[in-house]
Amino acid sequence: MSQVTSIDVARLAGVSQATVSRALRDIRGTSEATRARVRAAARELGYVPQQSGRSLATRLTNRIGIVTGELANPFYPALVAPMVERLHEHGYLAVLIPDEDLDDLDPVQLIDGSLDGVLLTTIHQDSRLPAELSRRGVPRVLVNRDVSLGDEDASVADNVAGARQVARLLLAAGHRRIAFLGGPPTVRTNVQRAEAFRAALERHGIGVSARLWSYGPFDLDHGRLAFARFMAQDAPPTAVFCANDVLALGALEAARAARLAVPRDVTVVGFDDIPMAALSMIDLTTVGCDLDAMARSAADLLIDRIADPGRPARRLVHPTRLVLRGTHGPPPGNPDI
Amino acid sequence: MSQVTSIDVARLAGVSQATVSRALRDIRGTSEATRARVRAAARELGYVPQQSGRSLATRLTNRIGIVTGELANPFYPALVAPMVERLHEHGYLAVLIPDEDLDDLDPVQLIDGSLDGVLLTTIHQDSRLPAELSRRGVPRVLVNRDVSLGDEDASVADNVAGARQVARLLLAAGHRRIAFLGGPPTVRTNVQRAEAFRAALERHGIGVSARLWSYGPFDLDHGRLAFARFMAQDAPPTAVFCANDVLALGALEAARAARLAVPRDVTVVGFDDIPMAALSMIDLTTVGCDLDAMARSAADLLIDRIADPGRPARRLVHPTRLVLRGTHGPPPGNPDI
DNA sequence: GTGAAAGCGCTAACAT
DNA sequence: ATGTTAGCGCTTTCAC
Repeated sequence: MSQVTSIDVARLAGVSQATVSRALRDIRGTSEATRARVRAAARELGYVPQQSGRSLATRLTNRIGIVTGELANPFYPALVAPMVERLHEHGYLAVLIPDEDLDDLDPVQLIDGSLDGVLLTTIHQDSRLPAELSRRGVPRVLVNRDVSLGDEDASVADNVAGARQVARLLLAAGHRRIAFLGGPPTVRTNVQRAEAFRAALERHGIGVSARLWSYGPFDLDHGRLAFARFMAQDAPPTAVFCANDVLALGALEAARAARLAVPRDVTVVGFDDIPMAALSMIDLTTVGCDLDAMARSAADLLIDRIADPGRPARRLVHPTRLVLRGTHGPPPGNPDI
Repeated sequence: MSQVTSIDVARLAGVSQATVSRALRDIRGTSEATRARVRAAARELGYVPQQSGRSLATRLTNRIGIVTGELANPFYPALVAPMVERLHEHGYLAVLIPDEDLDDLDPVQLIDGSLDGVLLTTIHQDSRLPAELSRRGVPRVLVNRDVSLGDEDASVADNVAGARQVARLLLAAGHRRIAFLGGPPTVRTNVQRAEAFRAALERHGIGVSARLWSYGPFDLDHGRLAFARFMAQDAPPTAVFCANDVLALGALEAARAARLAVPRDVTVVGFDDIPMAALSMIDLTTVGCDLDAMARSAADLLIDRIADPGRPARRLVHPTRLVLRGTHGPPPGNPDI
């Protein structure tokens, strides 16, 4: 229980406590001889410097917060895993801050000095969190989700380009009745994908009916429900573009439940290319945006920001590409392409 | 930058620093009047107590470490998500300690006093970590993976019962050439499943050929490779029991690649019932062991242990049940049942 | 190169 | 009910 402290080590090594602190950090101003003696004493006592003492003195914690949605939603592990790994490579430990994604997160845990910085993956368009963190001087990076005001470090996908690619794909395949199965209307990532998609369709003279347009949570259930609602209409869509892969998974579930064959009866396209999408049992056609790179570069951005709090904000927009797999095809009864 | 401290609040409220500390924690021995004054001052200054100061004084951090494997492996999010949630409900934040799963983890981060306790999900049979943590007085709970020595808190599945249930299922369906696609031989969870399965088969006079028995990492690739190896043999198995669902996923992948229909050509059964297994596109027959309950009760066990370091160790063994989905059936050319 | 001493921001024991 | 004081274990001036 009674932890070994640097004082105990000092006593055993016959030096002062300050010297122990210096020697163990290989700091200039300690002779090799004492360093060896101190190290030996530390090893003998099984001494490990206590983080709380160190943090209080240095104001550094080597901890970085990741504000994340439910890890049960497979999108988040896909994003969080590479971040954790990258942070670890840089000597940081990740602290998970669960966010229910509804109203604004209580920022106390982010500003109590227990974190050197924060990665934000659940920001809504109207969130006051970035401003609050800014006031407090907490280094932060927005990941995947963006905000409209542009002076925040961010690592996001090129949502507009991705949505356009999907529009082109579907139109080229001959689809005309196309649905959009979207995420929350307050999430900028979703809005960007939605608006770019709508604009691309309208540019080709395809009107979008409100009945083929759904906003809701980024989860399986909304995917299932909205898809079922689409397909139950008099003129069901021949293709459904889902604002992310989790929604698409829900759509595929619902299709199977309704005995609809994909892509023969209906085309389903996702966005993100989460690892699951590549499983041959799922084989989802989607927009790839290299989540790994997005996550890693977000971590790098934050580490950079911590080192240089004054530098101008940087926003990394990662390119997207169509990942053509097995859930897209021509509309039923229109077997061209 | 220059953080607001309790001294600033004290000055503004016209009380001593200690009173601020007390008032803000609603501790007995502060009048409602001063409490109000202090709260007002704190709010005005935007004061948030600093965790490092608090930790140093109380030796409490409200942080719990979760030693976890790659979150890219879908088993871990299934385990980690409910833990994080449960910990959060109890006022703890989760710190992720990535473990490469190879040799023993460097314990420094677990014993530097920055964690009130640790949840261990990657323990190997011969790991010295539990003993080390024990010496240091670090509260800990083993999750999913067990060790042979029995004086550790643990929350695990009933691996023996689960493996037996699978053996019964396969034998009853008429399978005789059965393969076991296992995890690492140093992981007790895997060994228990393997040994119980082997024993159950032998009890029914089914010998197990070494060529139908594979140990390897708990990942998709091993699932794919081992399954392909099994099926390439002269007398391929008619059923493959995978020691966990991720391996089974790999097996299903390999089956599809080899144009083998499941379960018509070969039966595949998993273990764990991770959420993905329930997707209708995957529809994996598996052994369910309520990962949520396992994870949550592990968190509870740890919180309990922290409150009462002296109590005897408790091991929770969670019951298993067969989850019959779509990947099992009779052996090919033997259409009974 | 090393020691003495101060201080990081909080809690807690002890007065009053 | 509140103020005073002494730490918690480290890092970091500042002397020598």
